[in-house]
Amino acid sequence: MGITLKELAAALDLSPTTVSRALNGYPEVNEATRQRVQLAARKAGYQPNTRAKGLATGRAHAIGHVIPLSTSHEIVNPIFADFIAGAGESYSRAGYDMVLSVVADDAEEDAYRSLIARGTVDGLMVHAPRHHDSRVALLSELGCPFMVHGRTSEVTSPYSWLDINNKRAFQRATEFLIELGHKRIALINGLETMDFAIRRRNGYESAMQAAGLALDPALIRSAEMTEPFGYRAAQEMMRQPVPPTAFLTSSMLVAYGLRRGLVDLGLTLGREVSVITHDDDLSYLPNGGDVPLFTATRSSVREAGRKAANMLLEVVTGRAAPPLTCLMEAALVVGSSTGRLRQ
Amino acid sequence: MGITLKELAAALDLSPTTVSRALNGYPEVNEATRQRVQLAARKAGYQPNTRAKGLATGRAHAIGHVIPLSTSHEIVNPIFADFIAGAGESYSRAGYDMVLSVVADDAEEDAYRSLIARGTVDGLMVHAPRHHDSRVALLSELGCPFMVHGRTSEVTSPYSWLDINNKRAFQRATEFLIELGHKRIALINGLETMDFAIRRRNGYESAMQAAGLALDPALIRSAEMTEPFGYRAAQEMMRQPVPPTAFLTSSMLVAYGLRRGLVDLGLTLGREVSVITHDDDLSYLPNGGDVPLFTATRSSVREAGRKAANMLLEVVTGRAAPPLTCLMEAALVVGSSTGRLRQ
DNA sequence: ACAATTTCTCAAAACGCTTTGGGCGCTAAC
DNA sequence: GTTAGCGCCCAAAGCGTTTTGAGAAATTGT
Repeated sequence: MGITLKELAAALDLSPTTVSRALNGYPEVNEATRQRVQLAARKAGYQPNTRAKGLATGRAHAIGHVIPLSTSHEIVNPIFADFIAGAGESYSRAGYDMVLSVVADDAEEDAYRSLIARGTVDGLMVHAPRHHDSRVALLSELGCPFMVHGRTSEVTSPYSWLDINNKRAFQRATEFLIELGHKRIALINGLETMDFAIRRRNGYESAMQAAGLALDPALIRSAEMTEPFGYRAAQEMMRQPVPPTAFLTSSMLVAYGLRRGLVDLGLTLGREVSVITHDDDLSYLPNGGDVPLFTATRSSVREAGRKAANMLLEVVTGRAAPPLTCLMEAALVVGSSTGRLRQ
Repeated sequence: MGITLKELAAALDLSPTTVSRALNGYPEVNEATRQRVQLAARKAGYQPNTRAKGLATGRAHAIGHVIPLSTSHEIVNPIFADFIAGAGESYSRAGYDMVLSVVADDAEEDAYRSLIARGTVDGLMVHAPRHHDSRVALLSELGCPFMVHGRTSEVTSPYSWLDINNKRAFQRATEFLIELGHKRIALINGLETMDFAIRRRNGYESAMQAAGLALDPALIRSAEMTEPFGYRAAQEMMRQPVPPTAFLTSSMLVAYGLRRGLVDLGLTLGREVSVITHDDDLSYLPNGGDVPLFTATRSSVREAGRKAANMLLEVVTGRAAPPLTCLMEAALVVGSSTGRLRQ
């Protein structure tokens, strides 16, 4: 708690009004006084009290992020750290605070209600939307500006979102494998309660069907995206009577596991078996160095965070009217984990 | 923004004073009226405005976390997500908000100053302390309650912290390897600007020296903890004239990379070469299933988050006087990545 | 039955800021 | 030389709470 506006004003022998105006760039104050005020403020380390300012202006200058923690499988989405980092950059630049609420998903709606009712935030970011997600309807009804990182289905009302083109990315990746001669392509997906996973599966299925290839349920698997899951998937699938010759997966971590499972079986990636992964470009999960290890559909989640936050700020400050949407395309980067099918 | 206290009072035909007291559990209000007020408040979905409450009480009911983003190598610490999740649990339980500030590390001090001066938070959590870290001195001087996740050296004044016994963990792990007959043990450490990395190195070195083993600089390496780093370390070290027979590393991700590097060279973990890793028990980086894959020094960072937050709340609410400290021991769990040295 | 308590309730001030609605002293205009 | 206009500044109200200091009503004591 530093110095107060009143104190600063007293020290300058000015009224609080004038000091406030001088600092907030209002025109009706003499340029000389403004300089004097600004200098004094800087020297005294004066920063306006957030709460008082918020009370007076009716705005919190803060954005809320609610991080759902699945009650059944308590996994924190690894995406989250980089997205937050990106969003945080945008908020600081704009002078906004970020308030985080980590809650079990059965208490999630209350968390949103509370954040809004208490006036703690001016806007909300919705993370990890499920395929059927009631949060969008709830927030629309509550009338608080919000932005979804991803999308959700079966929502009638328009809403703001930023998503990557998951379907297209996985469609292209599948086509790429098909062009290399692969016919039995496995999909090791994330949890299919999540919207992004459904879209990825759709992309995979369209490409397969367009190429006249059968969809074998034995080649599709979905679970929480971890390394051991990838390992098990590889091991089990390769022991099938007619094993896949290529894998498509949703995360670097799963790809690590796949690679280990395949290598354990004496297979070489890019030769006997191909792997394409989605790469969120997480700072702590680099896909090799300059030249990518895995062939991947890549899209920076950090950048997504930056963009989504900026869009939300546009809405919150009234510079743009919702709904704002942004569909980012993922790049298909070719690494050494894919190769032409060999008999 | 929901209903206001004044409105609620008017609807009940009571004064704001009485309503406030009824809701906050003050004794000087009739039990019958209290019931009436509470019911009405619940029905109207009344929640006190955070800012107004804060202004009146002089407390923000919020804790700040400043996440440093190294300007040189922009890696978000993967630890961070689970720690935040744990801390978040504690805060919600106590009715506190968490405000996050993601800043480049050259703007970090300003972030702390600002959070405090603007009265946005009642307390601060310090992440990822460096070996020499000016933040502790700064915060002590600013007089805001704070808690460090980890420790820092060469600080004269006492401060509150929660840390795991990094030195002891790595000492025990090294001893364990020595008992298995290993003499050439490599340390693949995190960045040694970080305090935890120094302590781990100390633990390793004490155990080596106590056993009369030479410290070979060629067997020690430190960098950002990623999978590719582990891979390179394994490959390069095993190509040395006298390669190590065991590895000790600071992170699951590095361990993944080590394993790949070693397996690529035709070595089997737990047979030709041993690996012990530190396992932060991150939800998305499980060390196998029920039976651990890697032998590891394990300590849940999620749990650390919960504890650290609770301790900070004790200080902030005045229930305890700083400094509060907590040293958690890591468990040494035995997996299949270690084995007796064979000639 | 009257004073002394105790119970319950309220009006008003305070928290630190922004914003509204003047007001004072100049200069420009007629 | 009055009026109008402008530039600069201020007092006071208001934001939604909590908290202080009192007061009315009900209860107790004698």
